[in-house]
Amino acid sequence: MDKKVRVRFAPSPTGYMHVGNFRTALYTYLFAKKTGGEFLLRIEDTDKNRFVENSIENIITLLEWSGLIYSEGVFVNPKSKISNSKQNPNSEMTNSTSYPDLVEIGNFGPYIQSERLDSYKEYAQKLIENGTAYYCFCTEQDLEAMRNEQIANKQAPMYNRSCLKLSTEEIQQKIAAGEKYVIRQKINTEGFTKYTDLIRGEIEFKNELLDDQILMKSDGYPTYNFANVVDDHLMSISHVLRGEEYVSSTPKYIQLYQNFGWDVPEFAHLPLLLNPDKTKLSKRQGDVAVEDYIKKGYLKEAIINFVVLLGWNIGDGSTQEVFSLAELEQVFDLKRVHKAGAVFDLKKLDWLNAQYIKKLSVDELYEKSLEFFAQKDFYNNAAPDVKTETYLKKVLQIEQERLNNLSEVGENNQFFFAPIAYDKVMLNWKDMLPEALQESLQKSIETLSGIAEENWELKNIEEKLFAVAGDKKGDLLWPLRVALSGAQKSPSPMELAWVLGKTESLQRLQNALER
RNA sequence: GGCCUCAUCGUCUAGCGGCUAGGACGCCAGGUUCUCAUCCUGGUAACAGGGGUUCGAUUCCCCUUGAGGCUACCA
Repeated sequence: MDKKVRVRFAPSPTGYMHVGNFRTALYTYLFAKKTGGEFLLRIEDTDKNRFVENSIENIITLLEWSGLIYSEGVFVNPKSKISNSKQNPNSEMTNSTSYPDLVEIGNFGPYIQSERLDSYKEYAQKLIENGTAYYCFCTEQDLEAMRNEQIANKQAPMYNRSCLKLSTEEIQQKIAAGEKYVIRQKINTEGFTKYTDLIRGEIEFKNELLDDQILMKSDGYPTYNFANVVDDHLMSISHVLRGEEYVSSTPKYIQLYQNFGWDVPEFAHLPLLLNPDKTKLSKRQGDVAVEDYIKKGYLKEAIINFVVLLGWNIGDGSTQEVFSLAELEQVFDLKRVHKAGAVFDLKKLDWLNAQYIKKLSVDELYEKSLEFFAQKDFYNNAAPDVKTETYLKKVLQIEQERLNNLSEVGENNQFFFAPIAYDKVMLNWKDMLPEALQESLQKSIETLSGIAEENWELKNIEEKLFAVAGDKKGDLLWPLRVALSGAQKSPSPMELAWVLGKTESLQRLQNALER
């Protein structure tokens, strides 16, 4: 009964990937997966002023990184230097005419709006011909004056349709004279426009309150409002998933579909992401770009898991909260998406990230951590023998359960990478008498010396040390731990000794003893 | 201002007329072979307010309040 599900993610190339945008992409992708539909990427670059260099490539790279695979639309050209992708090479590719590093795949292209300008002109013309759109020659100054007057008179600011009165001759004259113009939608002001939102239910608007919005700008580019409708129809989009901010312009889009005689797609308006103070999530109150969180060392699994929970839950009495992308593809349901906005609260992201870090193998953790080590001074200044793969993996093994994000690697355990100073810390060694302290350190040295290099394993070290420690473990372990770390807080002395190795451990103990 | 939308612990949420209002994060306390972390156990904390409907409302309806969105030649 229903036609095939085809959904799209349609970002504008204005810079970074906003987390709210990313969530829209995620939900759209999951919806497609769950329903066996198609997911495609379209680029909405109709605002030349807001265009940011390389943002299309960033969007594509980010989608690929996150695993939100689309089968159709815009891709990075595999031949280009910046390509790091392995996209399906089957269907025929078309080089993008305006972006040398991009390529388009699919039967509904082009998928970049700036390459579809002729099409918008053609369809705008059709509306003019059937009387549901008209030329408008008002200047921005005209419009502003009009708006100010309306506001002063406590009227709702709306276009006053003065250009609707123009005769065909007048219009032709003006165009011939080279006057700038836009094309406006002629709203049907009778009655109501109603639609059923998949998330919000029935929503109704009084048509007389709708403005004659601009369809084609004077620079020949379409507005979002127009390009979106034309493309969604031409690309056979079945469901439109987008942010809540579009709820109130949807009736205008519906009239557009009707004016063309096209089927109206289903709409689902997603709740907004909020700042802690409940205003719309903004840059001013923290990081909003997915890239920022990647840089901070959050894993994609955690980001996806966190973001999907902001406005959706599995329901069915289940309390499951940790989901892989693959799982989500099975269980996601638009019906379980919330209506209310959700505060973007990082505490839970930290927790989720820690969960996913714990699941990593040491090898994986090592691979992912290298770039973060490379950003640390304490690491870059360290001796070569503490930068080896073997050594770093030991460090990471100990740190794994203490990490909230990867950018913290080594941060709290810098004593693994540099010699330590004892002065202050020594004084803080509990209330032990100097003699007892000496004795403890001696005992540690003896014990550790007794372990052969080839038996320098964590289990062994623990066994030996515990055996010697007896009842009052603290008396032995506390001084040992501080001697090895120079810190009040650290991993256990056994772990420290294991990572540092026999030679270095004994050296540090010796130093502590002699100071 | 007008129109639209939304409203359960601090946060994310379960609930779809009858529950001691459940879970997760955070926070607090205790435990787990020294500190930290992990892990385990326990605890703290919510139905915005007022009217209805009903034998009975967190749940349905209305109003108020609050929050958000739109009201651009931005999306």
